[in-house]
Amino acid sequence: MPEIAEVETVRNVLKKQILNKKIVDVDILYPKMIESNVKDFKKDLINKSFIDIKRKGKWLIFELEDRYLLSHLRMEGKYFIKDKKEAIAKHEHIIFTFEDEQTLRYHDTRKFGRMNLIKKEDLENTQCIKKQGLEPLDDQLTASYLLAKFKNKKLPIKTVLLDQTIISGLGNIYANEVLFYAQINPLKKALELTKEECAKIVEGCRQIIKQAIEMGGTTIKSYTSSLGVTGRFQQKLKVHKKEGQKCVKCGSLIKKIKIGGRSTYYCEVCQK
DNA sequence: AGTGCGACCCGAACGC
DNA sequence: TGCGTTCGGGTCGCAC
Repeated sequence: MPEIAEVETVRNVLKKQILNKKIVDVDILYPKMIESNVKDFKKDLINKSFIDIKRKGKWLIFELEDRYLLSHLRMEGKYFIKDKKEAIAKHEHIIFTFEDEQTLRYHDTRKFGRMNLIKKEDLENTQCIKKQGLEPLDDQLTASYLLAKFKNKKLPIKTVLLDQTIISGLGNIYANEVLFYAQINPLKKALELTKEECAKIVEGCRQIIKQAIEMGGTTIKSYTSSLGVTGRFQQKLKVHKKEGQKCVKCGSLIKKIKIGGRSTYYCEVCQK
């Protein structure tokens, strides 16, 4: 399940592979994942090339000469580079062919990922990009910012950390880890957090996301980024998927509960 | 406006 | 073994 660190890893790997090569064909095997007009999608990409790859939260932003291709991997989306001659594998839904006979293939077992091709000038007005909050590593992400955002949020802090309009890019894994770092109970209402606790969350986001990006992300279940790069951050996880195991701090057993329908892992002794 | 929840998907895990 | 059922997870859209 790719979160910000995985998306950043995919971005870095793909940048080395596909920039400035002319796209000569686009195969759309699962049209439903294209949010923009499907016919225009192919027409507008052919004879263009990706000149840069950016990222906003969990959205990958492929820059072309006159458009942006927005791509969200959701839980299981992956990109692979393969030779044009290789047979189409199961779950490959979109295939971009370059003039050098290499292909970029979007693979997604659950078909949850989405792509959207937009005009360059529309980027800031496109809903999915516009509403993203601050990145975990943004200097503007401060305790005061969080305190203000949490002011009238009665929901559990765990749920609020997943709200992309506040912090952009945190998913379930890192939300669990950040709350353990900050020693905050995931069920605590966001509006009850003190400024000190908000400061801990900011610190936790920075530490954890920075380290996760350095380590190439977290490989959980089926997720590996493109080209066989395997995230190693899972070795650093302290609570996520650790139910029944001993807390690294106090030795009591990690609990698993549901908050807002999402699996939440925490130490009820350390996270009061 | 804030909140809660089903829908979208399909492979894995589970139950019998 | 084999079948049917349940679960999960990011985001959207609808209902309250």
